[in-house]
Amino acid sequence: MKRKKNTLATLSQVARAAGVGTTTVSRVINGGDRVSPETLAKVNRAIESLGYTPNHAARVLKGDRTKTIGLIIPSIADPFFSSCAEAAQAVARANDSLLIVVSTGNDLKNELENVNVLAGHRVDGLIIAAANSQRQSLCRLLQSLRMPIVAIDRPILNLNVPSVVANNFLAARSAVRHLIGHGRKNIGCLTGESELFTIQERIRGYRAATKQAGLRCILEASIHDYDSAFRCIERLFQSKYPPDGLFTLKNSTTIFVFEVLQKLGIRMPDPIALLGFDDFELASTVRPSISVVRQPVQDLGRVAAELLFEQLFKSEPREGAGRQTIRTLTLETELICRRSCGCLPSD
Amino acid sequence: MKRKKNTLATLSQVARAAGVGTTTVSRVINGGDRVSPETLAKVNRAIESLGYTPNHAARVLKGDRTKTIGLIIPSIADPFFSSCAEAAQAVARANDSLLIVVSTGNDLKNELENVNVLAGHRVDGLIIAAANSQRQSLCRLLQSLRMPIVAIDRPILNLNVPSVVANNFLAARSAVRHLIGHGRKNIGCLTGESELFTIQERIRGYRAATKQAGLRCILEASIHDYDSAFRCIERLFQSKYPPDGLFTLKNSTTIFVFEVLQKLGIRMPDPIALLGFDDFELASTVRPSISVVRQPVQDLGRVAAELLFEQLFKSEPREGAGRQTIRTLTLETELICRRSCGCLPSD
DNA sequence: ATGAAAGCGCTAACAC
DNA sequence: GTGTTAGCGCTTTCAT
Repeated sequence: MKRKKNTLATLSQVARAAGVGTTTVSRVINGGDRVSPETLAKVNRAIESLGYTPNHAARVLKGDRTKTIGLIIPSIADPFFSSCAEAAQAVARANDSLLIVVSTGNDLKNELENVNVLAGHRVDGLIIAAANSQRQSLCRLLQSLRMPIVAIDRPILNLNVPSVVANNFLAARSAVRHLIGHGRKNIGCLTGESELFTIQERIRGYRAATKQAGLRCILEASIHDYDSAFRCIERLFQSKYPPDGLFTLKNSTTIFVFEVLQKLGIRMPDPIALLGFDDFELASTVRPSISVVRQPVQDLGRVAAELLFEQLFKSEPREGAGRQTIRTLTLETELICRRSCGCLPSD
Repeated sequence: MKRKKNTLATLSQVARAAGVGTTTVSRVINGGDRVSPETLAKVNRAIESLGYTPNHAARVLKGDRTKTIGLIIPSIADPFFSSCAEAAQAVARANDSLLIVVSTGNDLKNELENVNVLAGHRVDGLIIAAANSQRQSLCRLLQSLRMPIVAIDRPILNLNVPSVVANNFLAARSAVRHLIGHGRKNIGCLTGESELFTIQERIRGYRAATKQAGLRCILEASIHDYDSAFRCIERLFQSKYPPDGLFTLKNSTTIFVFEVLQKLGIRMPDPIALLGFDDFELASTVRPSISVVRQPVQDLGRVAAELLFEQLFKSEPREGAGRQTIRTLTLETELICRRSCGCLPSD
């Protein structure tokens, strides 16, 4: 009676119950090769009646794959990342693996801690959207893991890992060009947190487009809520060159700006054309419907996971292979034209 | 040179490097009690230089808690469940545990499989929003796990597990009463998938309110997309008693119905008052803004996790305790009045 | 076709 | 304070 109570059945209990050796049971739960039909039946019966499930930890301890991969993202509740996670999980499942998702709140300390937790679980590989992807501490830690890593949405520049990102630069540039094509001469670019790689790329795209067209660059990066959006837009409209077009670099900004414009009674697309980065469910439902740049969100998650498993599978014979060139997969975006940019008749 | 290449450092390697025994290292990584300062420093140096992280699997194998809990939900990408997950993860972290989220797509087979996967990982406990919470197969499986389980959003009626749910019945009843208070005499109730526990409760609430007020019961449960919503609303308006109020039981239905009403040029709140179940980010942004019943989404996840850990902590001395009465925590909802129901001036 | 036994990395008695 | 050692549940040679 020294047995820990409350504990699930073990392989050797199954073996005893079935009157066979542990090896045989092991064979059965691993496909049942080299086992006679009768033995197989016996063992299966024992497994069934004891409600046996192999202990993953013990298998892991034997040193093979853990069949577990980690995904580190800023937030699970963020639709962008949760969609990525869902897609990645599907790929993991298809590869007989479990995806463990952890969120960091864009905080470096959490990030390091989470990496360590996943390392402790000996995940086979890691997908990461790093809060600040350039931190030395993070890079060193990731490097020391010696496991396949894929960066998603935000490349890790000073580390030799492949990344999967949307083509933020091109997307932004062509979005702004689109507004220019609608005859806009004073296009403002609005956003929050401008430290993020993605946002910076979009800003770069905005700059490229306006510069090439010889337009003023009106950049406001301080929009964190409705109030800051309100103040910002008020200010813009009182300035010497009030905007006739607005390019918002992220979902929440788009929404805040839209709300403010509505509140102020400023109509879209005239006098203001609005174009947002990132699509969202109700962009087509609001009036006017909002034109957006759509990222291939699901694809980001899927491709990142696929890339990871690819590395995983070929990582065995890696001694011989020369240092792989770093791959960055850039996924193309899509411009969804609705009413707020002036493409569709204004209802 | 028999060492598996590519493998992370082990405790005994650290011990050797530091010139101490394994116990000492173990003590250090578990808080460093009963270790002299010098030894501690030595060991920590060794840990640092080897980039050592304790192998979780080995710890688990020793038989204690895995410090891991599972969350089974229909979809990670669904904002409702991802918010629950985020909140639950915070609680898990606070209890020094890892939350593993898996999604089932509301499919029983996936569900069973996922339960088995988590069982294999020997999670300490489980939070589950079951696709069909009444399935025998699921109940049997869960029962056989012998671990603390908490149901979320959808109670598991024929199993002795506590559940955390919003008060769907009361919420729906008072929502409908609210419409009645606005003078509505013909209130339609629209939804998709009516098998879900939550939806059924909401229907019950709708029935109770209309019955008590002596109103007709107009129930349409076949709205799965824009088109079905369109057909349904067209039909309702051609009927003998066209509705003057609409109560939509889930997010997507609310949105489809809103889109259709807009398309048909039917204004809100007159001639049609609209009230939806579940809040969403843009409900306040669309015109007219949509009145909704708001569930305490975060709380659901948080409370469920808290309840689970509570069970976990008191589960040791459980031989003596009589069979605990099943607890169902019912969280109250909130009616958010915007314009679509007629509460605010119609702008 | 089947089993005995070693060992994966760690913790917890139990010695010293 | 510190080290020795016996397992935890499983896979995997190596015999039979």
